[in-house]
Amino acid sequence: MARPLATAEARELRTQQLLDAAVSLWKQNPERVPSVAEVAGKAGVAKGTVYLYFKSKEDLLLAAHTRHVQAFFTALIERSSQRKRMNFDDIMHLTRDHIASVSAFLPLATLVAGLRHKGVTQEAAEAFDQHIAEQLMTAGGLLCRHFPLPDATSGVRLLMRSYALILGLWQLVGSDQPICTNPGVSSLLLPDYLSELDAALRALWQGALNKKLPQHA
Amino acid sequence: MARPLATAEARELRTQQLLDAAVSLWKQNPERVPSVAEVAGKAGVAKGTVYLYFKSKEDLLLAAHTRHVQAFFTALIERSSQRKRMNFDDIMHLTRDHIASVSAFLPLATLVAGLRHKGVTQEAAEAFDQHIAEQLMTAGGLLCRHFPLPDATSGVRLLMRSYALILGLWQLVGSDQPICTNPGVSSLLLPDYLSELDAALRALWQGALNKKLPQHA
Amino acid sequence: MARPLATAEARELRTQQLLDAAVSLWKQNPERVPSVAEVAGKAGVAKGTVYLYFKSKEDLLLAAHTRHVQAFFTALIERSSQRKRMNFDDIMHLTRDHIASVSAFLPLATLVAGLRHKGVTQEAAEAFDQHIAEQLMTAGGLLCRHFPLPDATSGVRLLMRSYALILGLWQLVGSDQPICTNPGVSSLLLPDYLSELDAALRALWQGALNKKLPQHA
Amino acid sequence: MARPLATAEARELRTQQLLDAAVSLWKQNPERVPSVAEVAGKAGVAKGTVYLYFKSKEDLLLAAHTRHVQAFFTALIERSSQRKRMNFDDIMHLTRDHIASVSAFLPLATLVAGLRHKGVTQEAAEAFDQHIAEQLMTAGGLLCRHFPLPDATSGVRLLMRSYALILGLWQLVGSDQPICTNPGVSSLLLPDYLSELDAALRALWQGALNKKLPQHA
DNA sequence: AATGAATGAGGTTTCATTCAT
DNA sequence: CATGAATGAAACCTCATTCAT
Repeated sequence: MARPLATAEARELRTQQLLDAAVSLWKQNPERVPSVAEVAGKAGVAKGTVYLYFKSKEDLLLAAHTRHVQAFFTALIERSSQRKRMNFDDIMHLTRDHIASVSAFLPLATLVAGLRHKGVTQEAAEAFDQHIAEQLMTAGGLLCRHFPLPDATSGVRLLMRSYALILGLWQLVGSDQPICTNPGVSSLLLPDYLSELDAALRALWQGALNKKLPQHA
Repeated sequence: MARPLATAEARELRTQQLLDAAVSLWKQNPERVPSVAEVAGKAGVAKGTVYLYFKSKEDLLLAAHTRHVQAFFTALIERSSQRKRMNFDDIMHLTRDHIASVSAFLPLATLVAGLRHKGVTQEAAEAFDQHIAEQLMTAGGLLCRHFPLPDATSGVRLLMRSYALILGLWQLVGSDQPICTNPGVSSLLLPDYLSELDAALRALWQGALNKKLPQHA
Repeated sequence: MARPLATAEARELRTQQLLDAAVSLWKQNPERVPSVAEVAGKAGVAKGTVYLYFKSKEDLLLAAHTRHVQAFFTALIERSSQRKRMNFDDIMHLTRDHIASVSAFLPLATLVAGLRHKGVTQEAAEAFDQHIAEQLMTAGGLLCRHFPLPDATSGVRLLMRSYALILGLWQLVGSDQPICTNPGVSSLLLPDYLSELDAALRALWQGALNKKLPQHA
Repeated sequence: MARPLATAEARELRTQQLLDAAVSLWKQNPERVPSVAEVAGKAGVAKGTVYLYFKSKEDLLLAAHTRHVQAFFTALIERSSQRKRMNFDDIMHLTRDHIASVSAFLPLATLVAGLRHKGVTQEAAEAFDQHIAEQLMTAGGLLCRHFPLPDATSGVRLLMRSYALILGLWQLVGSDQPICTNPGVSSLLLPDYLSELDAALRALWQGALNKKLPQHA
C-alpha cells in the first residue's frame, strides 16, 4: 500500500497520477465518466485518498481539464514568444495538436461545463476562471506581435471566440463520433468536425484580421 | 391522483407537464439538477409514471432541451417564411428572445451536452440529432431569401457556427453569472455575456456576408 | 333469465383459463412466480380483468393450488368409494400421479404456504381451509373401509401426516432439483425425492396400521 | 452513525445485528415480511449497508433461518454428545424449545422454502444445503449412540422425516394460528399443532425404533 | 497520511393493484 | 364487463463522500 509522501513534490506527483488515471480511464471508455473508485484503483491508491488531493470528484475533473487547457496555452505562449512570425496555420496546428486531437479534451471540457452547477467547489471554479483569464490575457497580448490586431483586448476576444467555436461546434457535431450512426444527415452537412472547425476558425480570423487568409490544404 | 389518459393528445399533455416541471424546478434552483422524484412531484404524478414517458432522466432533460431548441427554430422559420426581409438585428432579437434570455436554455444545453456520455439512450440521442439536422436545413435554406448567401449549405453553416458561438461563449463567460464573485477579472475582459455575444455574432455574420453591418447594439 | 346461467359458466371458464395460464407459465419457468401481467397475457385478457376473477394474485395462486389438491382428493375419494379393496401401493400410486409427479404441485403448495402471511384474503384462506377439511374428513372416513384403522379420525390424521411428509420432505430435498449442483452430499443421503418419499410414507403407514407392509419399490 | 468495523468479528457482529433486526421485526408484525429499509433502520445502519452483508433480501432471510436451524442442531448435537442416554421425550423437548416454540422459526422456514424460486442467490442456497447436510449427518450419526438404530443413515433419515413432519404439519394446521378464526373445523380435527406434532413424531419414532414409546404426559 | 467500510441520496426497475373510460 | 394507464411501494444498485482506525 502506498505510504505517506512528505514532500510537496511527492504530493504533486500523486496529484498528477490521479489526473493521469482519470484521463486514461476516460479514454479507455469514453462512454462514461470514471467513478472515484476506478480512478483511485487505476492510480493505485484507496478511494479515500483521492479526497486528500481533491475536494470533490468534480474538482478532480476540473483539474484534469485545467491541465489540458494549460498545455495548450503553454504551447501557444511559447510559440508566440518566439521571434518567428506566426500565421493562421500555426494557430490551427496548435489547436489541432492540443485540443481537437486530444481525445479526452473536448469531452472533458463539455462535461466540466455541465458540472459547474454541481460539485465544483467555489474556490476551484474561481481558481480555474482566474487561471484561464491570466493565460488568455498573456496569450492575447502576445498575439498582437504576430497579427495586425488593434489592441491586446482584441487578441483576447479573438482567442475566446475561437475557443467558443471549438467547443460549441464539437458539442454540435463532434460529440457523437463514437456512436455516429446517422451518417446520411450529418455528413451532408459537415464532412467532419475537423474540417468544419478549420473553415469556421478561418472565417473568424479572416473577419478579425480584415484580410483574406490563404485557403490552405 | 392523475388517472389514465387514453388519447394521444392526453399523453402529449402529460409529457409537456413533465417537461414543464423539470424546467420550472431547474429555474427555481439552478444550482442542481432536479431529481426524478422532484419532477414527478411537481408534475403531480408518481415517480414510476415518469418512466412511462421517458426512458431515463437524461432522456427527459434532453426532451426539455429539444423543446427549447424547437421554440427557437419555430420562431426563426416562421419569421424567415415571411415576405418582409430580415436583417442581422432580427436574428439577434430572435436569439435573445429564445435562447440567451431564456434562463434555463443554455444551462440545460450545456448539461445535455455533458450528458451524452451517460444516461441518454441511443435512440433519444439520434432522434435529437435528426431533429436538429432537419430544422437546421429548413432554417438554413430559408436564410438565403433574406441574406446574400451563395447557397443553402452556407445558411446551415452560418447557423451552426452562430449556435456554436452562443453555446461556447456562454460556457466560457456566462455560466457563472449566478455565482459571479470574481467581477474584477471577467468584467475587464467582457462587460457581459449578451454584449460579447452580440459583438461575436455580428463579426461572424459580417464575415459570412462580406459586408459591414451597422454597429448598433 | 337465461343470461345468468350462461354468464356463470362463462365466468367459470374464464376462471379456469386464468388458472391454466398461471400453472402453465409456472411450468415453463419454474424459477419464478409469473407476474399478473404474464398470466393475463397468457390467458388473453387484460391485467385488470384478473382482478374481476380474483381478489389478489395470491388468491389466484391459492385457487390454482386448490385445484391441484382437489384433483388428488377426487381421485382418492373416487377410488376409496369403489368396492375393490385398496392397499398401500394404491395410495402411493395416487400420490405419485396427483402430487409428486405433477411438476407444479409441490412448488405451488410451498409458495402458497409461504404466502399465507401476505396477500391472501382472509375469506379465501378460510374457504381453502374449510374445503380441505371437508375433503380430508370424507377421504379419511372412507379410508377405514380399506385399512384396519380404529376410527375415522385416525384416517384423517394418517392423511394429514402423509401430506405433511410429502410436503416437508419435498421442501427439504426436492425443491432444488433444477439447481441440484451438490450431488455428492444429497445423493449420499437420499437417492432422490420419490424413493425417500416412498420409504417414509411406507414407514408411516406401517406404524399406523401396526403391520409390516410388503417392501416393494 | 455506525462507523467502519474493521475486524472479522465486528463484521460477524454486524451480521448478527441485521439478522436480529429482521427476526425482531418479523415477530412484531408476523403478517408481513419486513422491508430492507425497515431491517436497516432497526439495526441502525443504512439501507445500502445491508447489501454489503447480504446479496439480497432473500439471502438475509435465508441466513436468519439458517441461524434458527443452527441453534437447534447445536443443542441437539451438544445433548447427543453427552454421556447421559437420551430418550424420545428429550428429542421432543429440544424440538419444542428450538423449533415449535420459537415463534418465528416455522413461518420463516415456510417463507424461505417458498422463496427458493426468487431472490436467493445460487451460492447462498447451496451453502445452506451444504450446511444442513453436514449438521444432519453429524446429528444423525450421534443419534445411534442413544437409540437402537441400524446405522448412521437411519439416524439421518429419521431426523429428516421428523423435520418434514414438523414443517409440513405446521403448514397444514399451524400457520393460521394468529388468524385462527375457524375454530370449529380445525379444533375438531386437531386439538392444536403441538399436540398433533407430538403424536405424529411419537408414531414416527416408534415405527423407526420398532418399539412402543411411553404415552407421555 | 492512507485506508476502505459505511453512508445516504437518488436513479432504475418491477409489479400488484386501482380506476376512469 | 374489460381495459390498460397510472399508481406507489419497495427492491435493487451505483456512487460520491465521510470518518474511525
